[in-house]
Amino acid sequence: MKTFTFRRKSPGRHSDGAPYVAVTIKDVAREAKVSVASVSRALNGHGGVTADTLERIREVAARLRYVPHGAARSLITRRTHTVGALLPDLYGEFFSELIRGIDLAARAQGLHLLVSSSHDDADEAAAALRAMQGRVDGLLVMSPHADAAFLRHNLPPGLPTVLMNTVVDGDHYPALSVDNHGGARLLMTHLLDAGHQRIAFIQGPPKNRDVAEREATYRQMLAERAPGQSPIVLPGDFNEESGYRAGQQLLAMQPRPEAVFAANDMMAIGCMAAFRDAGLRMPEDIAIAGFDDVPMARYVTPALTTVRVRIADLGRDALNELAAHIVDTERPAQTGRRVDAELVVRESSSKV
Amino acid sequence: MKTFTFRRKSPGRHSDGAPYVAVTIKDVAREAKVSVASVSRALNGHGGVTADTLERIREVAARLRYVPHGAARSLITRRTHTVGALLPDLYGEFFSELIRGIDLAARAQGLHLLVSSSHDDADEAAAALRAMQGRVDGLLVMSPHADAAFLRHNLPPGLPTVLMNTVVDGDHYPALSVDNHGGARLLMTHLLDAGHQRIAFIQGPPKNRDVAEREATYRQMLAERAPGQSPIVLPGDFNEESGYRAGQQLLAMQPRPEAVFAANDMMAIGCMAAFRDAGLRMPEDIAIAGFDDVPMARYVTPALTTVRVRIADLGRDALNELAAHIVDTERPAQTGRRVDAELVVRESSSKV
DNA sequence: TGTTGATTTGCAAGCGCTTTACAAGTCTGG
DNA sequence: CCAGACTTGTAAAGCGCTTGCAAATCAACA
Repeated sequence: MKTFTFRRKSPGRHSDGAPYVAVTIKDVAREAKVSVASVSRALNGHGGVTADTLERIREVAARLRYVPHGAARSLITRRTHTVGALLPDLYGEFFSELIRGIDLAARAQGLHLLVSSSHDDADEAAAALRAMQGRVDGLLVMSPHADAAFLRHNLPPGLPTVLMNTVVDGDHYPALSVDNHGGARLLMTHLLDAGHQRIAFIQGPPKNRDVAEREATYRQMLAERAPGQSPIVLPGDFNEESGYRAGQQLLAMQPRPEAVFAANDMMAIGCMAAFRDAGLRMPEDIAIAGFDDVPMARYVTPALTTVRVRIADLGRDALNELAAHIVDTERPAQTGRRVDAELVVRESSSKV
Repeated sequence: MKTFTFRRKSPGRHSDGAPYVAVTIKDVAREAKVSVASVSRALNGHGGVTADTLERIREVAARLRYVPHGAARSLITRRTHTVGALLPDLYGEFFSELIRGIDLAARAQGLHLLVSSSHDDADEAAAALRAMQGRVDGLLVMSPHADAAFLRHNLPPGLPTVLMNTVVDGDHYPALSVDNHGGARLLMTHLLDAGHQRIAFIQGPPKNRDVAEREATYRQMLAERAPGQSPIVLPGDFNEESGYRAGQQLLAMQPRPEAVFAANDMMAIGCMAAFRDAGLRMPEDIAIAGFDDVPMARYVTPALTTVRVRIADLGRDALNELAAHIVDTERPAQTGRRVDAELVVRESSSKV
C-alpha cells in the first residue's frame, strides 16, 4: 500500500528551530523520546508519567510551540470548547454590549465564541444554525425568527441552548430576558407619581415581544392608577423617524397628552424633535421618557429619562447559564429568568 | 479484539424518525445502501455518481437531517471555514459596525466568524491568538498590542492574516486602515475655507495611531494654509470629559480659537458642553467639528460637523482581503489600503 | 458475443488526537 | 529470592470524514 501523504508540506524550520508547518503530537513524542500517549497524558495532566518525563515533554512542547490540533481533539473528545451565538441583524450599542458580555463570560469559562448575526429571514437563520452543528458545544439564540416550531426543526436535539429575549411557548428551553414589565412599571410609576394622567405610548415593531411586554404594563398601570383615562397608543418601528411622526400626531390631539412613554430611546428622541419643532418645552409642557438608556440619551437636550437595561449582563448571564448546561446536561431549564431594568430619571421628565 | 465503543449513546429516535444523536455519514450510507465514499462524493458535488444515486443519497441525508461533522471534516480537509477576529476591548457603535461588516462579508464568503475581543493586555491577546490556532483558516487582527514583535511571536507562520487599523512597520502583513489623512484634510479644508485660522486640535489617547495621523494632517494643513498660525494642541482621551476640560482651557485662551477640531466626536460633544455652559453660540462664536460620525452627532444641538468613516466597509473589505489570501496563499500583501472617509457638514461649523 | 473503454462504486488509508488494554519495569512482603 | 501489587510506558483502535486506487458495472463497437 502506498503511503497516503497528500498535502503534507516539507517541514522547514525557523531560525529558532520552530517548524513552519504545524507540529503534531508525534513530533513532540519523537523529540522527547516517548510515545504519543505519554505526551497526551503529560499535557492533559492525567498523571501516569514521571515528574521527570513530564518536565521533558513540557519543555519539548514549549520549544516546538506545539498546540494541539483543535479539530482532531474535538473529533475524539466531542468537545469543541466553542459556543455559537445566533443573533439578529442588530445595530448599535445593544449589539456591542451584548457581545461584550458574552465574550467576557466566555473567556472566563474557557470557551470560544462563534457568532452569526444579520439574518434577513428564517431560512437564513436556519442555515446558520445548521452550519454551526458539530462546531459548537452549545448555542445562544436571540432571533425574531426563533419560535417554537423553528427551534424544534433546526436545533440539533441534545445541544444545550439558551434563549435570550426570545420567549418560546410550549417547548422549554432555558431563557433569559430583559425585565420589560419591571422596567415599564418603574417608569409608569415615576410618570404617574409626577401627577401625569394622560400618558401616551409609542409602540415598536409589531410582534416584537419586548414592545408587547412594555405596552402591556403601560396599559395595566394606566388602568390601575388612572382609571378614567383610556390608553393612547401610537405605532412606531424603533427608528427616530417614527418617533417624530408619533410626536406630530400627539401634538394634534385635543387635549394634548401630558407625558409620553416611547418603547425605546430612539423614538423618544425623534418625538422630542417634533415637540421642539413645535416650540414645546420639556418637561414643562410635556414630559417624555424612553427605554434602553442608549449613550445618546444623556446628551440630548433635555437629557432623556429612560429605563436602563444592562445588556452586557444579559449576555454574561446567558453564557454562564449555557456553560452550566453544557457541563450538566440534565440541568433543569429555567425559562423565566429576567435581567433587571432600572429607572434613570433625567430632565425630560422631572419637573425640578 | 474487543470492539471499541466508548461514549456512543444508544440511538433513540424522534417521532418523525430523526435520531437523537448526531447521524454520521455511515448512517446515511447504510440507509441509502451505498458506501460512505459515495455519500461523500454525492454531497460534496464531486461528481462520479449517477443522478439516480445522488438523488437517493440526498433524500436520505435530508430525511435523517444529516449534517457533516465539522471537526472530522476539517481534520482531513485542513479547512475550518472559519476566520478569527482578534479585536480590542471596544465599545459602542464602532465595534458593532465593524462586526457587522465582517459578519456579512463572512457569510457571503461561506465563512464562520470566531471572535475574541476585550483583551486587557498583550498576554491575554497572545493567549487568545494561540487558542485560535487550528480553529481558523485566517485571522483578522485589530489590536493596540499588535506591534511587529507581538505578531512575529504569536502569529502562526503561514496563517493568512489581515490587520485592521493596525499598521506594523517592518513586517509586511496586508493591512487596511481608516483614511485619517484624507478625512482630516477634508475637515481642515472645510474649516480653513470658512475663513478660520486659529484652529485648535484636541488629541486622543497617546500612542493611538489614528489620532497621530489626524494630528499630523492638522499640523500640515495649518502650516500650509495659515502659515502665521502656530498649532494649538490639547490633550484628550476620546471621552467626553476630556473634551469638556479641553473646552474650558480653550475658553481661557486669549485670543480664543475660532474653530476646534476634536480627534473624535465624543470629545467634540464634551467640548460643546463646555462652550454652551460658557454661553457661547456655535458656530457663530466658535466652530467645532469631530471625527467618526457617531449616530449621536446628528442629534446634539447644534448638530455636529464630523468625518464619517464607514466602519462596516472596513470590516467587509478586510474580510474579503483575508478570504482572498486564504484562497491564494501567495497573494502579495497590500499594506497601505485605506477606507474612505467623508466630510459631513452640519450646523456646528456652517455659518449659514 | 467478446472485448474495449468509460463510468460508477467500494475499499481502505489516514488526517491528529485520546484512551483503553496490555507489557514491562519497580517495589513490597513472606 | 520470588510471587503479587503497583507504576510507567507502549501499542493500537477509532472519532467522522475525504480521496487514491481498484474492482465492478455498463455501453458500445467489432
